[in-house]
Amino acid sequence: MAKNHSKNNSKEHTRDRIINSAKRLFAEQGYQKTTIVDISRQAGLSEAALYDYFQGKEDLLQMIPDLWVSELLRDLEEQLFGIKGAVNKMRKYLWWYMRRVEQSPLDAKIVYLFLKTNANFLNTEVYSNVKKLYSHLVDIFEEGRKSGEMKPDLDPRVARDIFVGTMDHIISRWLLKDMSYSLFDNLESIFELMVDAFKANNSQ
Amino acid sequence: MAKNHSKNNSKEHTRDRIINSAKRLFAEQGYQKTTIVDISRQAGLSEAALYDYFQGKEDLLQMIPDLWVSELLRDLEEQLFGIKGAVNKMRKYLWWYMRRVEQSPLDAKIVYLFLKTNANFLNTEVYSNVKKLYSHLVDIFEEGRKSGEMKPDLDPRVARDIFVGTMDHIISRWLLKDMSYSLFDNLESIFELMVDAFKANNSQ
DNA sequence: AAAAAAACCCGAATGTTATTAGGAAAATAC
DNA sequence: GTATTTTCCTAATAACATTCGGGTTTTTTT
Repeated sequence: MAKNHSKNNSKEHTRDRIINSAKRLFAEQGYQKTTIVDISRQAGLSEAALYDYFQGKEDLLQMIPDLWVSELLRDLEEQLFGIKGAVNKMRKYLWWYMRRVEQSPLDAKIVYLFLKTNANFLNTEVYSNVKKLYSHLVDIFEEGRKSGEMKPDLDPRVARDIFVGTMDHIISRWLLKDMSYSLFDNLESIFELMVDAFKANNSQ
Repeated sequence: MAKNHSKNNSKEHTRDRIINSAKRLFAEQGYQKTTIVDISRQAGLSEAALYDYFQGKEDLLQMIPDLWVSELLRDLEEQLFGIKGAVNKMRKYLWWYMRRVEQSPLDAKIVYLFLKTNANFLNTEVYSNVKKLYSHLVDIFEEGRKSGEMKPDLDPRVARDIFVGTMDHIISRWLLKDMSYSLFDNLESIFELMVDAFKANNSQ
């Protein structure tokens, strides 16, 4: 059971080579325009060999976001640890996520542009992990409401919709425009406006 | 020049039949899983005949949003006509757009789920029309800033990002969840929060 | 209303691509 | 050093988009 070591390593190596080739090609040319031949050539294999590692093209596509998003989820808890206050957590969340997208534009491109098209996205590992990523936000807004930092009647799910929607929109455009500018342009003022929307109104 | 009448009509009829078949099938099964045979069968034609009306599958996909979005654009100006005040216009915009999506869920599904995947989306008629739809929002926020209804330092493009992002996010989820609830749930509170983000702060 | 032109339509190729079959070669186990 | 498993490849197979070449019907012309 705990035996094959170098074998596993080399296998992992080939698997990774395939995934990375696919990632680059999908992100560059899109899912449809990328052929299995393209991917296997790039990975230094025959087409047939690829099918020993993956069930098919769709499986391969799914694999990329699977890995990325579950890594994100692991990292998030780490990042929020020790931060005090809902607004501070919200800020950290935004900057953290933007940086992660900036660091993995290929993964992001596949998630944002090619994933939703695949029919049963809702029954996916990715979707369930994305929901978990979002649920942290709901917790943050709920905390803010309870602590008095944010509006007493703030609906945390509505706040999440605004936050996530804005974030996703900015990211989608950035990806479509081929990452030709910084994701962090205007981020500060976007953040401030969202805080204004959510925070307790001391005056009225 | 001004002759063929019944001819044009019947041709338009077949064209429309193809477009509507494609629309239904794309929205139901997705772009990839829908075959040309599916579409032409549904429209009562052979595959080959379909190519007399459209250049190919991608062209057919493009056609659907083309028609819908340019119709939207025409309607929008009508709808905003005579409304006074930036907040009122913003409200009208939101409710109008949501209703249009609710009324044409198939078009919306194709626009939101299958369009961005096609590589050169940026050079599309649709994209240019979507930009025009958005630019009306920028105008509205600019007006609000100038009139003092909204923050004096409000960046209209940032406000647009929040507005559009939130709207698109809500619509995307609704479409993914197969329109199983009302698009207008929570819309009022979403609107109020966004107004809070943009409006002039009389107190501070 | 016959001839010509145009519009509309189809069966049968063609070429591309994902996927599978069946087995060779290399590594590993015993 | 033989048996077994892993890794890989060449050669089918099958689904599909698209094109060819030519029909049939409808419209226009005269």
